[in-house]
Amino acid sequence: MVMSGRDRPTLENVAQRAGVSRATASRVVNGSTSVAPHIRDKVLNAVDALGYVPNQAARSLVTQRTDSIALVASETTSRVFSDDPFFAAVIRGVSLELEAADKQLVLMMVGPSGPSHDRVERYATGGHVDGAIIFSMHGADPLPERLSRAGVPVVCNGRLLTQSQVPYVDVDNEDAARAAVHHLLDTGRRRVATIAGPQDMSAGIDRLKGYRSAMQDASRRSIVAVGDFTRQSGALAMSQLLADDPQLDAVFAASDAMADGALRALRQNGRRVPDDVAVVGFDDMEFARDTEPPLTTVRQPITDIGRTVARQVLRMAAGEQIEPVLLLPTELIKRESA
Amino acid sequence: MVMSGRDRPTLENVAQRAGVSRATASRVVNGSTSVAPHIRDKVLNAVDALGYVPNQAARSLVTQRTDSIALVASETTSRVFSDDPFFAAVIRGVSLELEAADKQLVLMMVGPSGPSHDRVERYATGGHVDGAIIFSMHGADPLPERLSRAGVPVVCNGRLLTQSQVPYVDVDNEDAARAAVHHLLDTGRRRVATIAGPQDMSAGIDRLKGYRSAMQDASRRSIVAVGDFTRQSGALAMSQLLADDPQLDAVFAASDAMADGALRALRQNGRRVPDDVAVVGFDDMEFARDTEPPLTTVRQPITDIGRTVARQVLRMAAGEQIEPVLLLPTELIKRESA
DNA sequence: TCGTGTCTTGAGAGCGCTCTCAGGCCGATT
DNA sequence: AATCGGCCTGAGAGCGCTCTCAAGACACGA
Repeated sequence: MVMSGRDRPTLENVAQRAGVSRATASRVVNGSTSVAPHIRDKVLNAVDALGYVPNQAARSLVTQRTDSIALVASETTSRVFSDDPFFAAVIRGVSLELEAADKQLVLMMVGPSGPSHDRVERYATGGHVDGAIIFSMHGADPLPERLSRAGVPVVCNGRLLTQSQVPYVDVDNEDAARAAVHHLLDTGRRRVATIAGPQDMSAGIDRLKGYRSAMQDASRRSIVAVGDFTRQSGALAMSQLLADDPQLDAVFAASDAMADGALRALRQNGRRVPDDVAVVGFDDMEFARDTEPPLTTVRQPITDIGRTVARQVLRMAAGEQIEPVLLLPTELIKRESA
Repeated sequence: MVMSGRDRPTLENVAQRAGVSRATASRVVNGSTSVAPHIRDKVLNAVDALGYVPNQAARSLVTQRTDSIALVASETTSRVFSDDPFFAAVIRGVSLELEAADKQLVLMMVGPSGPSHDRVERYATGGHVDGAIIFSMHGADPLPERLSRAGVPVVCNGRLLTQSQVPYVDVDNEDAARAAVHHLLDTGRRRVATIAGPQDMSAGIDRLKGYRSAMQDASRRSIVAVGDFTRQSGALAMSQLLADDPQLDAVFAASDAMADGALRALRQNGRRVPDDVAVVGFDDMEFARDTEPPLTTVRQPITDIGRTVARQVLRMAAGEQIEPVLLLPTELIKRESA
């Protein structure tokens, strides 16, 4: 057993050194206003001198709060561990917001199901965290609903595929996709294909829906291939599309990574971008500026999504009522690929 | 104040329902052997029936352990939030290992210095975690040493630039770089340049050192540009190198992302790879297979590094003596770019 | 002078758990 | 038959903190 930290000063020590009661010391440490200035100073000095840091466990025990929020990510999600920095950007936003609120971020990876799934559920419902953020869920994952039902404040990133009251933060994927496709049509493209995202995730489903609706509005036939948000799948899907319809003159990819893969496939098939085929991506990741040619894409504020989702769960944990759905704005960034 | 979880069953409730004392219930829950089988069963039934989950705060308070490990990452590190999935892969490894040990992962981002730096230090030394993993530190960061001195078990990913006893896990960057350069020289390349990583990080420094040493062994002059591990910096550095020495016929980039940027710059400058210029990267990220042409690169086992560093910190926290330096093997993956 | 109200401080209970220690039981040894 | 030793169980202290409640101090108006 490690003894390090065993001899950390307690509030009792601080109180003693400052010549006050433990209660008063506690008040100062927690920023209560009703403490005489000279006493407050004495306590603060003692805190400084002893290097006192409150024991979180003891505090949690009585306050019933843990000051930490779980961030649950599906380990198998391609976005999380592919060459897509989506994951990192979301975490960054969450982290920034939690830090500002002095909360801790407990990261939990969860496999497709099985033991780690239960583990997360037990942990979160076990009162170890004040709330949970769930992102990149696949299919009809029951976790959000279960946690929510167990009284844990939960906010998701992305619409749930189950009908459920769990609040979420997202962009309007359908609308954004529609805008992207309209841009292609407006610039004279006739045969617009799409490389859709995985159809067990709301982002994949809704972007495809937006594509379809825009195509329908323009009385055009849909040309669809499905990928999983990764570069490789994008390249593969692009090849399929070219085989299906060699005449296509535009493609909307549901992620920048897939768009990048598509660019490669197009190049290998001797198509020039944007001359022969226009390409629009989705995300506006950093590398979108550096593809050949630079990628026209739908920007979504990924870090902001992280911040917002964190803010919402904090509000929920504080007992506030929050908006069940919060959609952040997207923007079509026009570069050279379309 | 949220009341959720307020009425969670306590050990007392379990004990009562099972008709035993709290002490015995505790023994069962913690897997003590000296409990009669029929009593153990009664307790387990009660646990099940009530859905009992131990209160971590209460447990920590007495055991002085928190069962959680901090993962500290420098927020500004380009590797963490660029298009480089390095971050995600390390986290994945750490997460896998901690999960197996039933520990929690507390993620902390730290800015270049200032308040968030102090916050991490206070938090970690404040007994909130049983240990800390620090990775991607820049320059002579005092954090590892400080935490270590405060009695917190610390393991770093990557050699420290300060002289310090803090143990670390890494690959032999210098040696790996040397191998990469030797491969280029062995295949007949004469003018081998390098795109080095940031010179305030050990990975950047050591890989450059390896390059230099290999070049020296072959009595060749070094041709060096420095990047920051990102694609953009790689492209920029490549352009500089081409300007410096239009005759160069090979380049060793200290990361795959930079190598990818270099490939683009080479293409834009009309150089064929590998015919005119051979390119070797470092990391073997997933996308290295899909570059044009596929990238020859030094594979380092990133997820394994995460696992190992986690394992080490757990052993340290358990009071074991651990190896101060642990180097994992690398391997040169030959594809088409060199 | 006394009562009333306001504000600051201290005493102490108790959050849920672990762990020591002592007591009780039972079989084995003398 | 008496004693010993080993094993299991329960009682209870205490981890460090917050927060309620009451007491003390003081000012003010009656």
